[in-house]
Amino acid sequence: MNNHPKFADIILPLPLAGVFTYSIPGELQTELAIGKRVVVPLGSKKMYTGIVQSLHSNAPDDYQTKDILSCLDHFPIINHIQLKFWDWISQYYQAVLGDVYKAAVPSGLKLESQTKITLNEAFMAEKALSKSEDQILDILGNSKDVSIASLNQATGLKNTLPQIKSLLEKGAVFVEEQISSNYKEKKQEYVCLHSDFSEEQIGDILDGLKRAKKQQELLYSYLNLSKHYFEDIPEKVSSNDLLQASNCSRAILKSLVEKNILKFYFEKLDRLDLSETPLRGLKQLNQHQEKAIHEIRENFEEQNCVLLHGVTSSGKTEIYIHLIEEQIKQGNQVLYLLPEIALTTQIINRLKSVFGNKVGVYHSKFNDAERVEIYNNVLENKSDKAYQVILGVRSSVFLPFSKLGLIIVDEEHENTYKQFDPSPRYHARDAALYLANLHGAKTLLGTATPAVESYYNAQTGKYGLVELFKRHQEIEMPEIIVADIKEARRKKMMKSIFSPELMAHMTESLENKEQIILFQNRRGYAPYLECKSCGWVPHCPNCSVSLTYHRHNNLLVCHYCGHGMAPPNNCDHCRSTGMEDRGFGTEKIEEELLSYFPEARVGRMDLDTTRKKNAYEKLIYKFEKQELDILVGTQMVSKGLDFDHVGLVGILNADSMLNYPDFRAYERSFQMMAQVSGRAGRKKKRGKVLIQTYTPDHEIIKNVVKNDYFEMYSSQLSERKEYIYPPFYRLINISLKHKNQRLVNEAANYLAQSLRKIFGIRVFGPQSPVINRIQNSFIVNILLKIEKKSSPAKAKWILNQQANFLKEIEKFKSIQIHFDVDPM
DNA sequence: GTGGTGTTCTAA
DNA sequence: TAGAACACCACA
Repeated sequence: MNNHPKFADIILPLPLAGVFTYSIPGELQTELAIGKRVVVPLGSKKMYTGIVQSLHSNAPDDYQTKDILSCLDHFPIINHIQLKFWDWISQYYQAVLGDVYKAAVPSGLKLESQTKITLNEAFMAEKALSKSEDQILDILGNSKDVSIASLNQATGLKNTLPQIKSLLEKGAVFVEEQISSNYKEKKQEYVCLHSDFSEEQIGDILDGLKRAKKQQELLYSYLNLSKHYFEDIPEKVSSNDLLQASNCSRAILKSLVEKNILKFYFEKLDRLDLSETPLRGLKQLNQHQEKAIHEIRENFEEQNCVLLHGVTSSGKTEIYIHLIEEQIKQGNQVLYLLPEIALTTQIINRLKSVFGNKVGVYHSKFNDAERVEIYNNVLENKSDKAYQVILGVRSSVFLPFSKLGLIIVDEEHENTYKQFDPSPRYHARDAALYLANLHGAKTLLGTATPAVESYYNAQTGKYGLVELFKRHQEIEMPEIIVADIKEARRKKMMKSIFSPELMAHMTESLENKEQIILFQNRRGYAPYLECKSCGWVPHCPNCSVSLTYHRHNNLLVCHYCGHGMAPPNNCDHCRSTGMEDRGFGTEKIEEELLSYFPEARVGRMDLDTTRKKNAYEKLIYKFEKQELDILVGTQMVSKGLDFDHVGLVGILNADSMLNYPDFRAYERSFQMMAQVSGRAGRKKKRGKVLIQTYTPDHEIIKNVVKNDYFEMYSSQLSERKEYIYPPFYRLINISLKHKNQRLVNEAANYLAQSLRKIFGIRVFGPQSPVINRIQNSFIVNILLKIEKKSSPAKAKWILNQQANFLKEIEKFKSIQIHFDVDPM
């Protein structure tokens, strides 16, 4: 007997509660360790890559364990801090561990299982085989191993499993579960001289190529590019570069290789750009920044988290850079969180110019191979080529940091930090605070318009607070003009969606060669189509929303489930042919602009135009280089972008944000308008912001005009207190889902009632959300508001218990229930 | 019976 | 989550 652990608890990438216990075969006993990946069988044929969560020797008594098949790692790929972090996420946000694992690890590290079948060459049939069995053997005879999926395809049968099973029993074939990795290193092909020719020899070779002019040329280009006889170590020449420089085809290069004059070699290529950028040192901070950074340092002595409230263009990034520099010097890692990929473009350049290849970027537009590379880089944390600074979106909190010193959460008020679908529904800002805690690191939240919750935490001393109200480089705060579109409509002075004020300012800006940003929070062409005679509006067949018309592909699209259909020629109701588009999406605004300002160069930035990997960068680059005069966009344009030549910002419809039925609608409208306004302004001239609204007297609009964050904050705070909302209460949304509307309502009523018996008036609802049907399932919500000081863990425990009670009732057992902790 | 389809259960 | 098991129905 040895005292190696006999069993391992494994986290599987499935939405299942808990871990699964497997037995450890002898040969793996010394190899296994917590945090390593293992391959385990589940069910009759599936295999998964799981993570070892713990090792022990307690045999489970109610089931037979299966063996772990293999261990994939020499070193753990998940460290202890991460496992603790996963636990916290799973507890706090009520997600199963498997979901956390799926979210945390790039899928290239979670290998895929594929069953492969091989022919048994020695097999002799005793009895006649069936037709399809023969067919399968034929196919296997031709190729070495074939997956079941491709067998199905080749035979034209829907499912070859029964045949394979019978062939297996007869001993005709073998099944081999093969784990294949999706991740392949990218290799670059290089060219060099076949052997160390002396200068004389190379002269002879060139002479010998007299009759092959192209080959001679190519060799000359190679010698030029590599500087072979000029430098001690010749430069690396990739085949691509060589072919381009010499303007030759690959065939010519190949013939030189065949003549043993040149040869190919390969090198692993880091997908991530590690090229040295010229380092530009730190910029000198101005006195206000200097004061702020001093205060931040002071606050960090006592506090783990500091909120930096600095107006737009106050130079927060420069402060971050100075703080990052300090951490790097101490050999610590830094995580710099941004709300979305969009923002990385501008900031990455600034960070790279200071920290060069110590900066890594992590976001969802990277393909999986790139993500694996970053993950491994952070994991290995090799002193010479490690990314010490990671710039990333919310999922970067899951990277395998070992020595975090500082987390910066930029634009901390952004709601894109909250993940909604799929689970885990975590908030990256709040998760970052916990993560920092685990590492003993500090957290800096930065924004021009703090979330009410964060500012409250700062006011009550939970966070340190540092404020910075001076814009750098003498940029003045913009002038904000409110245009009353109700009045303009009445007087029939609107030009489509543009008020006379906006038209006038746009004309002026274009004449002055100043750029314009127009903001409309609605993508597509028209929010909906409407029948002129009866008012019928086409709706999504799966969800309870109207379909948005997209002109460029002439489709009606559902923005919830992605359902698309051709717009109907006739009204479904009255059969009349008068379908008309209503409202304005970014696409239509772009079109209207061109009719009013035919010379203007207009660009559009929304989900539809930035789907491709570099589309966003290209748009921003074009706008920066003033190749565009007007940029129309959704909220994407509001987020922390800095342009130097924007004279005018137009908010086309402020009311759509204000009227949104959510307790955060006012706060968010203020943040949005204040952020968009921040884009206006140039070095020497005061920028203008024009807000179009039906309600010019609205308090939030007034707050925006006065740029008065505090008034917005205090009025919101008292409202939150009165109507029991965060930051005074913690919210948990319980969402019930089912295809049958009657049933889901009944279940929700039942659950709400039983919750009321425990939580009393803290239970709200059940309530149907505005969009109460998504992908054919009806949704009902129950909202639980619990006091900040009471234990959230206990409340969640009771919630789970009650949800389980509900599921025990026969008719309710197919109801789907999920929790959203701190919903947005 | 049998084949097709939809629903529920279970995995270690 | 995916597959296996089951339940149900229509049809011969």
